[in-house]
Amino acid sequence: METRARILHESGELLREKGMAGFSMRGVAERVGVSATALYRHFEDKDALLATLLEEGFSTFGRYLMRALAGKTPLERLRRAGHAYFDFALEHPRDYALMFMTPCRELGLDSVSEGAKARMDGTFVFLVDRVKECIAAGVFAEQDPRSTALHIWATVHGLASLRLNGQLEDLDERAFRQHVEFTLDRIEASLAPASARRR
Amino acid sequence: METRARILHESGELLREKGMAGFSMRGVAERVGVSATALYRHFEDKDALLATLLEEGFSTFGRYLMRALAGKTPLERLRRAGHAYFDFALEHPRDYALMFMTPCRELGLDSVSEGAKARMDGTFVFLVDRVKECIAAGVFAEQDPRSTALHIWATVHGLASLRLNGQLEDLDERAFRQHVEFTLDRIEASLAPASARRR
DNA sequence: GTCTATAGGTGGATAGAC
DNA sequence: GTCTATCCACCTATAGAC
Repeated sequence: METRARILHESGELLREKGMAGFSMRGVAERVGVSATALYRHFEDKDALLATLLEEGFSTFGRYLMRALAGKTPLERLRRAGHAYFDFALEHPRDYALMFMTPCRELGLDSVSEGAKARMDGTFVFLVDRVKECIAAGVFAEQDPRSTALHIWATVHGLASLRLNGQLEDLDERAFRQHVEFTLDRIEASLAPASARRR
Repeated sequence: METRARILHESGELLREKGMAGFSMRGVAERVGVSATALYRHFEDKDALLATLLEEGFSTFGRYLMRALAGKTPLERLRRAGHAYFDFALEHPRDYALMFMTPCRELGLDSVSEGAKARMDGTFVFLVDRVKECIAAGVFAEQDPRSTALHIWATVHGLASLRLNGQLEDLDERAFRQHVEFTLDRIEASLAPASARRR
C-alpha cells in the first residue's frame, strides 16, 4: 500500500483505539513506521489529515448506500438501505465513529464541516426519498416523510452506535445481525398503514 | 457553591465544549477561577475527577428513571421512562454524553468502568422489567423482552445522541419534543400485538 | 520523500510556602 | 486549601540535510 493510504488507515485505527484525545501525528507515524515529519509530505497538517479521513468515509458510505437502489420494490430498497447502513458501520467502524459519533465541535474542522454537513444532508435526502416511495406505494402510512426518515435514521444509528461504543459486547456478530433484522422489522411494523397491520 | 461542586460543574461544561481531547485540569481550573494545583486537593488526579463525574451522572439518571414508576399502567410506566430518558439527556447533556456517547476505552478509566458497567446493566434491567410488565398485560406482543428492551433503548438513544451531537439543529426545542412523542408512538405501535393494531 | 534536530507550546502532577 | 515554582512528558510543526 502507498504511504499515504497507510497513513489514512493507521489514523483510523488510532482514532478508534484512543479517541480524539489520544490521536496524534506522532502516534500515527509510529504505527506507519515513519518519522512524524514524513506525514507532512502527504498532508498539510493534522486537520487536513482528519478532514481527508472524514471525506473518504463519506465517499465510502455513499457507495454502500447506493447498493440499496438494486432493490426491486420501495420497501426492499429501504430495507437494503438499512442493511447497507449496518454493513458500513460494522465494516468501517472508525469511519462511522468519526462521521456520526463525534460532535462537529470536537473535530475542530471549521473548514471541512461545511462539506460534511452537505454530505450528511445528502444522505438524509436519500432516506427521505426512499420513505416517500414507500408512502406513495401505500406500504407506509401517510405521515410526514421527514419525521419518518428521522425516526428510521435515529433507530438504526442508535443500534449501530451502542454496538460501536462496546455497550452490546455480549452479543456476537450473528446475534447482532439477528437483532438488526428484528429492528428493521419493528421499523416497518411501526410505519405500516393501519390496513396492513392485520396479520 | 462549594469548590468541589464547582469543579465538577465546570468539568462537565468543558467536556461538552471541547470534548475529551480538549479537557484538561488547567482548563477546568481556569473556569473555576483557581490554580490548577488546587484541583488536586479535591480529586486525586484527572481520572478520579472524571470517574466522579461519571458516577454522579449515573446517580442523577437513576433518579430520573424512578419517576417512571409513578405511572399507573405498564404502558404508562414505559412511556414515562421514555420521557425521563429524554428529560435527562436534554437537561444533563454533559452527563449523557459522558455516560452513553463516550467509548469506555476512550475514557481510560479502567478502575471505574466496572462500576459504570454495573450501573448500565441496572438501567437495562429496569427497562426489561417495564417491557415484561407490558407483555404480561397484553399490550405488547409476546417477544423476547431483552430484544424488545434493546430495541427501545437503541431507538431513544439514537434520537438523543443525534440531538446532542448537533445533527438536528434545525429542530427547535418544541419540534424536538414533538418528535419524541412521534418516536414513542412508533415504538409502541411496533411492539403492539396483532390484535391491538387495528384502528 | 524521508530523515534528524529543534523550536515552541500544552498539560499532568509534585514540592513547599502561606 | 490555595498559591507559585517547577519538572517532565508529549505534542505540532518547521528547517535543512540526504
